[in-house]
Amino acid sequence: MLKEERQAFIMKQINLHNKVLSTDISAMLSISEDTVRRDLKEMAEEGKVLKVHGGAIGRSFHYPFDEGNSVYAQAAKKQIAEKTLKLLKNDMVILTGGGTTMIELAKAIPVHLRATFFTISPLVALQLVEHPNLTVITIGGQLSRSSHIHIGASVINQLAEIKVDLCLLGANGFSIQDGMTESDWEVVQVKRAMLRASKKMAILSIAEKLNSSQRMKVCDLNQINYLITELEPDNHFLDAYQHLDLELF
Amino acid sequence: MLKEERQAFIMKQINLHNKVLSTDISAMLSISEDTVRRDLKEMAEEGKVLKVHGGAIGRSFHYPFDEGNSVYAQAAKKQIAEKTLKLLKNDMVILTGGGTTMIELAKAIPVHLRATFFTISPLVALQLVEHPNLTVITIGGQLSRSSHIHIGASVINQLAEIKVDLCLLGANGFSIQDGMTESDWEVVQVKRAMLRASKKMAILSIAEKLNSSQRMKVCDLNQINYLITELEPDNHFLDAYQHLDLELF
DNA sequence: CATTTATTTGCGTTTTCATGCATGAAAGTA
DNA sequence: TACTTTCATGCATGAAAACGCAAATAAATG
Repeated sequence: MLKEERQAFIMKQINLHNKVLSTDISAMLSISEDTVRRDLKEMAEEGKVLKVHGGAIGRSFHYPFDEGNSVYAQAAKKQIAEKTLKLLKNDMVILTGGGTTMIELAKAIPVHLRATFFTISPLVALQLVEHPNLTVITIGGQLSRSSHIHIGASVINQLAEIKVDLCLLGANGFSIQDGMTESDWEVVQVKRAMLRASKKMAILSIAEKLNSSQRMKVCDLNQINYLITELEPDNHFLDAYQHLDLELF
Repeated sequence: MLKEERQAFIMKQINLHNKVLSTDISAMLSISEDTVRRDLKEMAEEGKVLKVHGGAIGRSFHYPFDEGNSVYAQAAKKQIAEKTLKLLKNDMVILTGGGTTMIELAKAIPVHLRATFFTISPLVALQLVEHPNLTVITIGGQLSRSSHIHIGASVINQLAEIKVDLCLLGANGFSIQDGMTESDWEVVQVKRAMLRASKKMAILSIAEKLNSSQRMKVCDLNQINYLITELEPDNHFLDAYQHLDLELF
């Protein structure tokens, strides 16, 4: 068997599965692992594949972190932000959580919107305050190292004293069975308090997070009024959410 | 399963949920926790994640700030920050204002310092929370567009309920005749409340601001315990402040 | 065609790597 | 403080890689 044939075969496997194991190729083509390794080495030197211990992975195999410092799935989050704008009206009082999606929303808000924003996220607050017609109020408290939002009893207390028109939250886990879920107990408490402080609740989440669950429950889906993803509302991926008592965007 | 696959999986989980537990990954992929821990360690060393006890968190939105941006008189402010460190002891409770000098201080704090920081500045809070041994509490309220600190009645109320060891403030105007002065009425109120909430008061100011006055008075100089500038304490420029009841740094 | 030369392949050996387990230390929690 | 969970470390084991060498194959040359 010719070398080029072999390498073409390997390439095909990589394109198909994004990776190959040296042992598998060896078995499939009945050649020694050495030969496979030599092939992979050659292909790696030509930049066709990325050799790793045990085999190789395709060059197209993008690590989720290859984007460096940029935000994961930022395009989708920008889309979500755009859709969310439809919910925002002048003179509304709005409460927001934190997270990268919310930051994108804060950036996307049109300059002419006149509204009051409460937020538990210092980053969102700083982004919002760049808009001339917004009143921005930070709900202060202990700043969580992991999520960069304010948590703790004082946050709960402050939230108990307000009632806003709309609450915008990112989701950590979101599924039909378990409702909205979180991995951090403190965050659960805060989100529940936010829920109580709001007339309407909107969840902003990339579709990838749907149908995933975390350890602790925040609320049932029937407490959610709007679900905003980057997908079209009639996308089949969202079928399971269609018949629920929530509006899809 | 290839190591790279595993790490990509972990990274994806972190991107989606901002946080992973070693035990969860171990269960999901049916591998030992040791392997997960080694992966996380490796990824942490490459700067892809931030390792915490029990798992890891994402690093996606740490430092959205001016890295290398032009801060006026930054060198001087760094000097001031360094000097201020002498005042900070373990287990202190400290209250800080905002401003670029305070940001420099927040950056300069040594990692081993264990203390509680209250702050009215979201930017300072975000900077402080990067330090593993600090508890950071934001005094929330309306976010001022011009100064990026929290102002208003709620801030005053919250400040009335605490008593801290040391208050660190930047100065707007500072002179023998007029004491500490400010140009913004709201900020004056907040600073006064901060004064009341603190046992000791330190002013951080570049020498350039000394001997200047603003329209509104915050307090007399005798209420100030420490004055920290980039100059040596025996610099002749500071002569006028030598005989006062405040310590120069 | 025969012979030389270069390339490729397989095999055995030695190194390196990946992984899990055991132990004691460290950190977090009640 | 005592208790539990998590971490770090060394070690053992098995898998994979690198290396050298020799056989096999292909290519080149007279």
